[in-house]
Amino acid sequence: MTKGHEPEELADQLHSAAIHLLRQLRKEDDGSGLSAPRLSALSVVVFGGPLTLGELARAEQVKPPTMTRIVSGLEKDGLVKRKGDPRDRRLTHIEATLKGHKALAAGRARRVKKLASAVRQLERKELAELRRGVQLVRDVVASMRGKPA
Amino acid sequence: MTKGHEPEELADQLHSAAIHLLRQLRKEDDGSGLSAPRLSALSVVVFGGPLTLGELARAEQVKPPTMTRIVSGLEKDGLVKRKGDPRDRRLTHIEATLKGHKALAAGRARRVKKLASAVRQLERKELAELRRGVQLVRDVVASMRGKPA
DNA sequence: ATATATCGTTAGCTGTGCTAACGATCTCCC
DNA sequence: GGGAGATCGTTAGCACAGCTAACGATATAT
Repeated sequence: MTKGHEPEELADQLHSAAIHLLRQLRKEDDGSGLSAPRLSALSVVVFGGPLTLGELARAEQVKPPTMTRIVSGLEKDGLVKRKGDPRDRRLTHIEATLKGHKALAAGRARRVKKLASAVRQLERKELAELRRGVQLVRDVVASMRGKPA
Repeated sequence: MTKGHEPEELADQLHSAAIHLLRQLRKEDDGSGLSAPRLSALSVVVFGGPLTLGELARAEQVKPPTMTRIVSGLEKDGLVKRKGDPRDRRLTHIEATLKGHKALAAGRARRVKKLASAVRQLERKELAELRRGVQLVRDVVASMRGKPA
């Protein structure tokens, strides 16, 4: 509260905005079986090509056991496939199925639809400002990733 | 991802940024017992004065059973107190304890610390741009809240 | 050949979210 | 007054996401 322009205050507002944004978006998931983490992981697999479970876990900033279950869920729904590596049989490569590609498009559309429709209300200038803001958030998140703890 | 400047694309990036931001921040919660939802709810109680469980659930965009458990967790830690209403004994008023006020300050600080330190790296101009972006995100989220579904 | 490291999984915990069903209470209306 | 129905919070039970610890299988290095 206070004056509203210190970095802490800004950080706090960003934090709060992120929480409420995702809570709102979660409601679009009804019955689709594509929660935010699954959607996010599937997106990485679709666009990032086949990659191992460990790589996927790191990309998603999650521990391997968590990713195991996310992948299992996606596989149960036929959206990704596990493939063994003949050269190093400890590895499991994850790749998206055709159904996965389609589901990603649909799931994204569903989840992002409401958000996009709200975004579309903005003026041209606001859109540019928001775009810049999102980029800065991405930078900020990236700059946190490297830090010790 | 095509040209990267359509509203859908922006919405998608915002979505993704929010997910990764919160995942990163969650790591600051270790052992504190103050997860994002608890912190958020406590914040509403502290700044919004005493309010009923239902009001709190609505404020946090969550169903009553969910809020019951969030409040129970906070109460177990002595951060809030349930108080019956003598005039309508179905109601439960939730109010923050002194410990709750202190914990909010500390928990916020902990959770926001890393974020704020990253934010503080930004140039003056970037800071202003981010502030504007966050405000737009808040507007966007607010504009989604009213919508039917 | 043996020791060590790496990878993914399993098991088990906590926490968040939901719906359905309930008991208690209040309100409305006869 | 007294019963019908609405409202509030809780309980029970489900699915999912996150973690650590411990393991088995495999690869690598000595």
